[in-house]
Amino acid sequence: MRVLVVEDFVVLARSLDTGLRREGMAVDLALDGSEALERLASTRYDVVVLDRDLPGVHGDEVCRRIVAGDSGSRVLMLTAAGTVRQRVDGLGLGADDYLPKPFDFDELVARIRALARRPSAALPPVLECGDLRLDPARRVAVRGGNRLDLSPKEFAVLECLLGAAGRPVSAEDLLEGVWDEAADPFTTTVKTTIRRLRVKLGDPPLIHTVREAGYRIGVA
Amino acid sequence: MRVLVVEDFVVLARSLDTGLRREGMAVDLALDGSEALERLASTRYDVVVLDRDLPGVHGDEVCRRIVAGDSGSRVLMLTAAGTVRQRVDGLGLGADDYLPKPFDFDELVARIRALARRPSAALPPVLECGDLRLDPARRVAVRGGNRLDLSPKEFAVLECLLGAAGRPVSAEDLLEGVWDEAADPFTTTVKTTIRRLRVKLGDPPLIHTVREAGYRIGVA
DNA sequence: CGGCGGCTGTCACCCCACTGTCACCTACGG
DNA sequence: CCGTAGGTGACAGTGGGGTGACAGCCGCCG
Repeated sequence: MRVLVVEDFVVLARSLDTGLRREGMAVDLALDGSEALERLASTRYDVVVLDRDLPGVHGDEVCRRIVAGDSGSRVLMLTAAGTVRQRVDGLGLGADDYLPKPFDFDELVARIRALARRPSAALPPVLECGDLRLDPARRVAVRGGNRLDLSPKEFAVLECLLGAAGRPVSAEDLLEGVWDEAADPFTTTVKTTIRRLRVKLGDPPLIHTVREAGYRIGVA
Repeated sequence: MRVLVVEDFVVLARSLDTGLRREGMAVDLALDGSEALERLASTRYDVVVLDRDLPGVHGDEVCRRIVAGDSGSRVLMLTAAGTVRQRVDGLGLGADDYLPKPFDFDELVARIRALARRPSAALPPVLECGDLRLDPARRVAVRGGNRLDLSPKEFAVLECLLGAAGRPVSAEDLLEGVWDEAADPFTTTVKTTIRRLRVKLGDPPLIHTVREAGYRIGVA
């Protein structure tokens, strides 16, 4: 199991290094954000243990890039002050788990193991079309390396379209699949959601209209 | 499994050729982009292994055309420098997978197999005639590598004609099949739709008139 | 508690692709 | 040479779909 530890506080970094090695993991160290990104570009890691407060490139940014880069690595965030609020923030960035400092070393090990056991979400790139990738499990959508900020409904609609793999999906199908069964057949909400999605997806357009048949996702 | 290898470096091309044949694949070679496009026009391949740096027509361009051509082939791009960024670029063109040189031959084989296993979204091209292909499920019509932009009625009429497999279809049949039953028997709309279809299909003509009997689709 | 901001859904409105009709032309067959 | 079937070009109405603005809802935060 390959683990990358990103931690600027040298004492803690070294102790994690030796501790995790003793647990049988292959550990690399990065002392700041840019070093972390370098290593990530050349090596595959199962888990990245990421301090949130980093000099230079901030931990949040590193996390964003890891998720966007689709390397398949799981991210475990370490943070100083551990309010629930921040925990949510961290997960919102695409981190897979979150551990407030100070933490118990055994707990860290347990969580790393748990993450590594997870069916590596990125191995089958889940759903993709052109440069758009979407991970339903993590609720993360990325286009061209940039994380998309989608609302729940938008995400669900996009998931439906991608699931159809190039076949057009009618407004009725979307209503049924995304909204609950009590769907007003005359609602215009699908139109609107599609429009908002198109704006967020940007250029070149990926969602195409098939008159009388619905919407189809595809590069051309 | 049919594989097309597009690679200008002859030594590598030959070695891929023999190696993949040994794995039980049917392999064709193309030494540059234009040769690749020629072969793709005449033969269906499950997977195209495509070197990105090609003399003449660049690999990116070939990739674009394959995707646009809707042949159902999967594309595996080979490239020299393999940063994450470029990987994204490659996928953005519609490639299905990406392998940086130098690569391990076994990995190449594994990836080709994985691609071929994917539910090739276009597996049943369903209806075709000459260089015209029409996929009712995806609502896509392609002629000679170019997507056709058909209106719903035009698409439906074409579907009817192709379904008849070369037998002539009368205007009455079309009225019944495409328009709903409340069809004015004296309408001239079929004539018009056929005309518009002919224009969009281009040359050589595929829709032929059988006097007193209707319209027939066929290469001759 | 009250204001704020994001998410949803509705509405009114616009636009143009699609469709059908008509008047006219052409081609073919007898 | 005529009659009829089919082809052509132009035109108008329609409705499917896009757009922008707005209002209710809710969670968050001061």
